[in-house]
Amino acid sequence: MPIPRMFTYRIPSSLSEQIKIGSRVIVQFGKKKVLTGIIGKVHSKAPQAYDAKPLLDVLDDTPSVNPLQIRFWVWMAEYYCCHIGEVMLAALPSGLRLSSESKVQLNPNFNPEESPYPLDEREIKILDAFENSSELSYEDCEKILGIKTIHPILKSLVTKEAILIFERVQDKYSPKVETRIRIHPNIAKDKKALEAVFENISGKAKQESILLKYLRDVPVFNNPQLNEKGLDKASLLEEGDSESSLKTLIKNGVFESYKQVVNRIDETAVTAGKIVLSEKQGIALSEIKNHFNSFQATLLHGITGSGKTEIYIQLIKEVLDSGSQVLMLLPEIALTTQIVSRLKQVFGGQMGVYHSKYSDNERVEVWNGVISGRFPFVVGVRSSIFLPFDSLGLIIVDEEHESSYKQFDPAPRFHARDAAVMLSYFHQAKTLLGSATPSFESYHNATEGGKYGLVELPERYGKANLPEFHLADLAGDKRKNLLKVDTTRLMRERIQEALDRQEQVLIFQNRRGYSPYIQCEDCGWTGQCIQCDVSLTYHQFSEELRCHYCGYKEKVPPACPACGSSQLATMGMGTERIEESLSLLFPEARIGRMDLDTTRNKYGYQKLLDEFGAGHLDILVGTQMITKGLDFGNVTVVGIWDGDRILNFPDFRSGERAYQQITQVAGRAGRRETKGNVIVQTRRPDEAIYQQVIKGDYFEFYRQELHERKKFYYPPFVKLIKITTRNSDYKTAEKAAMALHQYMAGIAVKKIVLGPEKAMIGRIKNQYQFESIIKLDRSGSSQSEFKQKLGEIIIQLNGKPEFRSVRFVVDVDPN
DNA sequence: AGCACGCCGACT
DNA sequence: GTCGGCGTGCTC
Repeated sequence: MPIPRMFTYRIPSSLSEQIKIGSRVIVQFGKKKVLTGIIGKVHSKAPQAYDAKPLLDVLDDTPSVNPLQIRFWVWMAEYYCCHIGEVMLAALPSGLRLSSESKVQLNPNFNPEESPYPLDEREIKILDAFENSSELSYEDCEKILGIKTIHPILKSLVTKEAILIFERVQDKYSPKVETRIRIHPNIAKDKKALEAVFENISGKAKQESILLKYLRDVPVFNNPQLNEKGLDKASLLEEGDSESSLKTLIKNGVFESYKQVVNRIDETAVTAGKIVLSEKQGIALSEIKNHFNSFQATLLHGITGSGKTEIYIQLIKEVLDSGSQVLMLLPEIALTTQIVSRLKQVFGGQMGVYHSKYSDNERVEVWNGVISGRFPFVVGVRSSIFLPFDSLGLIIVDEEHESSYKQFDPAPRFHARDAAVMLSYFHQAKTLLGSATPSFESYHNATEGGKYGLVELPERYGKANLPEFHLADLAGDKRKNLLKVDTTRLMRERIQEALDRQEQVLIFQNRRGYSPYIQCEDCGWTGQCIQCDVSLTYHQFSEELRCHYCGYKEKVPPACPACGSSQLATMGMGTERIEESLSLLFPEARIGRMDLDTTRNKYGYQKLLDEFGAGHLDILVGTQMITKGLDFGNVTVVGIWDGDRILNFPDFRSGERAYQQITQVAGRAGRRETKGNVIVQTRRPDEAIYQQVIKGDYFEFYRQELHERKKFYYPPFVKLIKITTRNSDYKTAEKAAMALHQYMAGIAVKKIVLGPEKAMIGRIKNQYQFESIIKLDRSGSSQSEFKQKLGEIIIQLNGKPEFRSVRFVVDVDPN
């Protein structure tokens, strides 16, 4: 529960033996709720103000959470200004949390004929429902009556002694069970019996086909032992054979079925992939190890294609051999597919994978695998820093500059890279940060800051060449009338050349949908979201206008709702529209699109990648998803549709982000022998940042940008905290934000308080929002003092009647 | 967060 | 008079 404090429970003497810090327990919380808790502390001070309730039960023999983790949670709650309950919620896979759901059952002593209480129609309806099932959930009762508020009715039934309400606690984790099919042992051993079976079913084509398929996969004749394990039912039936014909075979004693618990995570054997490091990589590796002697963290700055992965693998091997655990963080699942399969070849079954598209049960298996020692090595996304490691030796944060390491919503709003550095400190372990375009914070820490070691890897690995950059001038082409469906001549020519050579093309545009908005050409009307202050994005595919902030959608109006004109024009380019434009320009090319809309389901992403990798697509249009980790040798042209869009973000980090993003996308080109081409379409080809990206001079870019950061007090020179004040009433939100500002100004710590200002998007989901930015001195003590005071102020403000419903969202180190 | 409780408007 | 919506306070 997102509650500020820990709660004290009494330990019944019957359970006292089993109490260990980190064990899961079942407790009563509130009048009827039953929840899972984690023991955070054991003490003997009886609370004065209330009578502690007893623990109901202890769930774990060995704790699910270790003391280091609890220490880590406490640190995170303090540093990121949130409640420890919120950290716990993020940390524990929900499969480890028990749920209690209130259920209703018939009172066994109840006799409708003798009952002194009259029952109304609804009550009778509920009681009738017990004819079919012995227990009902609240939800069931809601459905039966078709109303939402069923509690008064149930309460009345309880007082009339007709029903009982009880709690059922259920462990959510369930192991995966597979149904397997094998030929009945009596027949398998006996050739004649099997022949007889064939005679019996001759003419019954469906049954015959199943039996033949089984014998094809499991040659029982040559090797009767093979029959023992049988065949997984799902794969036996996957070629369209029906379940009922199999059932008949089982009924007639030809097959038998049995159940088996299987691992969700496949365990492939270790194929000893030998890693040979180049001379440069070898030097980098020994530098890293040297730095680890004096620094807790080291930054590996290696350009795309310089072979960081091989260095990681070598290092991971060494740490695992020394008996310690290793965690490797990747920014997104997107990246994991290619790197993970690479790592799997080397580490096989001792490697666990953890990411957001895993189901709860799969997560629990990884969690337990870490505790049991089955997975000494885990690769995962940011949430894997919460896994129950007890002796980490190394944490690797790949692509450490990636903004997806920062959790934005809900709390805890932590940065996985920074948290990883802290976690490895708790474990007395080392952290390796890797990136082609390091974040300013990390680079600063590794240079002037003197906190991290720094290892540079400035050359591409093997024969791979650096791509060649070209700026395509959108404005110039427009003047000379060279634009065709918003494409510059240079872009068209390069794409055509690649297609002629049977090579592949990637096009990047950081905007999904068809076009960012539609506008009436007569009166200037644009579609706005009814709940947020943003314009609606036009999605051609579904003929809808959608809000990317709250998910609101509506059908495209046939005419302008304001003036009735039919001249509605689509403005700007999204991935959908680019896909369409390209198919007009290159009608013979096979074009794919990769964005949130085409990769929603679990395998959508993988399917597109496989298709592209197999060469079934010539051009792939996509959002940021395509910028990360894709390594396809046949891609020789990378187009950045609108370079200015990346640059124009109103934020102190826009330059850094643009440099990173363009470099990252460009890195997808020419990963093998062929030289790649990168075309950036822009209206401002003179912009300095383009020149710096082209030269690949990260240091020069860093130096100039850093100068600006220093001048205007931005990270890495100060710590930022952003506070968003949110309320459904504009005036209240504004007043609360002002009040907060006043209070914060009164805190006696060296800082600058900016704002409050109306947020860039002033309203989301009908909540008005204001933002304040605090720039804090970097020293640790003043930081924690400020955060503590801030917490008190927020509690105080929420205590005032007029601000009771105001939400204050604190974001430490915002992106 | 999630739930019970209490207040109040709308409708029978 | 009651149903059902919505705001508030509390959870060891």
